[in-house]
Amino acid sequence: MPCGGRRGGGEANWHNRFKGCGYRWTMPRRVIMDVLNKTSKHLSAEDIFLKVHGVYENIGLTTVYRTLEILVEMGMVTKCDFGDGRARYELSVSAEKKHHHHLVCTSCKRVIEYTEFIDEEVEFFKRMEKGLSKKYNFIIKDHTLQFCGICENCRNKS
Amino acid sequence: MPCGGRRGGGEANWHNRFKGCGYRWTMPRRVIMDVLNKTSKHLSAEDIFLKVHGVYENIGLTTVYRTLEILVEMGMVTKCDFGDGRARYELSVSAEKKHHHHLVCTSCKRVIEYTEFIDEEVEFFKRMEKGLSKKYNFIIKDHTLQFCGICENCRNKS
DNA sequence: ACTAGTAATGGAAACCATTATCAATAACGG
DNA sequence: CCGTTATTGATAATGGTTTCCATTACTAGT
Repeated sequence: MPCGGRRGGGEANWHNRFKGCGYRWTMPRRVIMDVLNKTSKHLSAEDIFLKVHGVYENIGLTTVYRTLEILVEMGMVTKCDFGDGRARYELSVSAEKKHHHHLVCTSCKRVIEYTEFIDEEVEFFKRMEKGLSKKYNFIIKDHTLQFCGICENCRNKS
Repeated sequence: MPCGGRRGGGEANWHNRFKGCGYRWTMPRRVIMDVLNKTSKHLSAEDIFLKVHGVYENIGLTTVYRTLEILVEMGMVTKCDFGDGRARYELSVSAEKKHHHHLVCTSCKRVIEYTEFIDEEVEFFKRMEKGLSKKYNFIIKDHTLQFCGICENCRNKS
């Protein structure tokens, strides 16, 4: 995250974040942000590409990838790997989205978001990050936690 | 993990794990297990392929991938994604390997293993898993925790 | 041991998400 | 409004991982 700035949604603020990092606020970027903000799903680059097309006809898949890369670098988007061979993206912070983690079914690839234990967890991780950061002289920017296993549906099938 | 069985290293035990899951205990699998057991690094499929060649000439990359897939499914190997575009593998349990997690440098992709806070963490996760498992009727088999950021070297460079 | 049945193997080709290339275009400060 | 320069998008290339399929080698039953 090479640049700070206030967090939160809203187009004006996104604009500022981009500008603050030396990036231009272009139509494709605007539309991509809008798509990300309007969904609560974990979209792949292609998902986003397709959704964006409904709003703005002439946009390339390449631009989607490039914009996502920037967003991840700025810390505005989280890139996830659920083991289905493609990366998935979600807005890190949005009006409706709390800090959460994932349960991933290794059989059907379904993803469940949960927010249980989050308060305890945040406190625990804060402590960990402090300790690790000091010991390894490492600047911690983010963490990933996910549980994998078998979901209800798949369990009942077999 | 479709099959249980006693954990721990040793060729006899690996043999039993394979047999117990209905798999044959073949030369390529034996050599791959040996390579995994002798390293403490996070090897890519190609790394393993190359190392295996030193011991057993005629082995295909395909076989390496297939064996790793089985090992992951059996829970004997952990597949990691450190964001460098290829999967990395490590034995989940070995004589020298403790339960641990990773710090990943997003700049140089270096990976630091740490075991700090593990006791607290194991206890915390056990509680979480119990709660989540019950609420979502989800069989939790494994978890992934990793912190990403900037390592000491990369911080000093810029 | 021998043999049939079946899993496992490996080389080559296919797959497919992601990146690089590059000429055309659009944002933005002055 | 203009010139500079980042951004864009179509296409081609990349490269890790899978699929295919004929051959090989375990394994259980005799």
